[in-house]
Amino acid sequence: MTSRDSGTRTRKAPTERRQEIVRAAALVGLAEGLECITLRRVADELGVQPGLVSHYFPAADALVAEAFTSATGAELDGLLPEEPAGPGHETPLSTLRRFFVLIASTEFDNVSKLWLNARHLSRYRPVLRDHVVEQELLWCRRVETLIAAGTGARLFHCENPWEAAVHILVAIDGSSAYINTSADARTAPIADLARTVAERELGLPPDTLATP
Amino acid sequence: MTSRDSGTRTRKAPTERRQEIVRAAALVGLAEGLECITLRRVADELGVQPGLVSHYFPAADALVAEAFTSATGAELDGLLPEEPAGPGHETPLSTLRRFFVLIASTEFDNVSKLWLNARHLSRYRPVLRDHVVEQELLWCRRVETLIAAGTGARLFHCENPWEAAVHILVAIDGSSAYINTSADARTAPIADLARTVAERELGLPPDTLATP
DNA sequence: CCCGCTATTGGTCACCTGGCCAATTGCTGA
DNA sequence: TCAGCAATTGGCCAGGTGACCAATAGCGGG
Repeated sequence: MTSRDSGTRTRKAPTERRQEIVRAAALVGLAEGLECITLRRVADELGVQPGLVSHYFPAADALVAEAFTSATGAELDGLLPEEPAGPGHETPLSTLRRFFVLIASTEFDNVSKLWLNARHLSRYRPVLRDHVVEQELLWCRRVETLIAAGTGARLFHCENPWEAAVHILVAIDGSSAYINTSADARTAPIADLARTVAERELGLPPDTLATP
Repeated sequence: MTSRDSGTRTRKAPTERRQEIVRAAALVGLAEGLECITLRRVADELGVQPGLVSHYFPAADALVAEAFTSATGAELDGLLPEEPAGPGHETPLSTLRRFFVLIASTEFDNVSKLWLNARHLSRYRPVLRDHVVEQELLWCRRVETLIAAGTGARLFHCENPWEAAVHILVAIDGSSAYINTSADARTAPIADLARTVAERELGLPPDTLATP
């Protein structure tokens, strides 16, 4: 409910408050869109005055950009953990399988919308643009690393992991481009497109990466 | 210069004036983005009062939607003419080659931006959404028809023209998703991706659809 | 313990948007 | 020709935005 707490003025450590603001902005951006990240909206979310947000982010552009990075960064860590580090044995194949399961779930819809949102808004906001480019490279590198690991372990074959990663991400981004406009006639042929592309790029038999 | 013509009040036939407004709006949307299509902006473009635009389009949403349809419709006719009808002999193969040449040129960049723009904005504007869905289906059907024609003429082979059309368009839309955020490291692997996908979908040898 | 630094308030400002409307003026059909 | 209708004007409004700033109040260091 984001209680109003009218009158109570709580003072927090700058770094903590700043992080709090970015997080709130990221949630707004993820749920309602990046253009809904306004000083007043974020302030309301935190039960705080707009001037405070303005104090930490003199230019609203910077807040939008940081919110985007925060949201997509967290999402990427959930999809493809940097350190396999998991307790159970995790192979690049199983990681890849989980990846495609996750991006196919409806939970990923908001993330698709966010990417679409950010890529368009980058046309007008240079600061956001830089963050988007950075995240695009980050996602791509993460996929590339995974492919390289799988290739090294002879789990599949791939001449050029970077190129394969780019191709897979194009398939994903292409498929999710219709997230706001999906027409029934197109959904079927698109459903497993990204996974299929991945299997071809990695020389895997069809459905190898499908959910078991 | 869009001269002001202050004072001169020219009265035009409603349908003509309406078309004029949509065209001006389409140009603004194509060049600067759909969110720049405002009553005042379009009115300025025509050297006319905002109230006039407001008169023909009581809701600004409708103008934006029609402007989008106008722009993409004209573009599609330029890329894939409905009637081959050309003077010289035009085969589905040559039409396809020209298509990939055109969408690879920088002239197509604004169209890519427009699609990205519209797909995002559809999240908030139902009227625009309907128009975008309609145009997506239109583009897809046009490609499907071309594939069916080529298959019928034994120029190439394709089990399911609709599915192939969808896949090709996903490749195109995926590639152009980065139009506002392109990073050098990604451009190379993406350059000919859509064309390559098309060649595979149609069972054509590599580079068959490349520019001669 | 209390003083000073600064996080936070609460308001103002100019700007832009879409929607609205009465008045005016140009065209057209009778 | 001329009356009437509709196209067009030119202004208004409320609501939302980012940016800015003086005053206040909480907290940590002396």
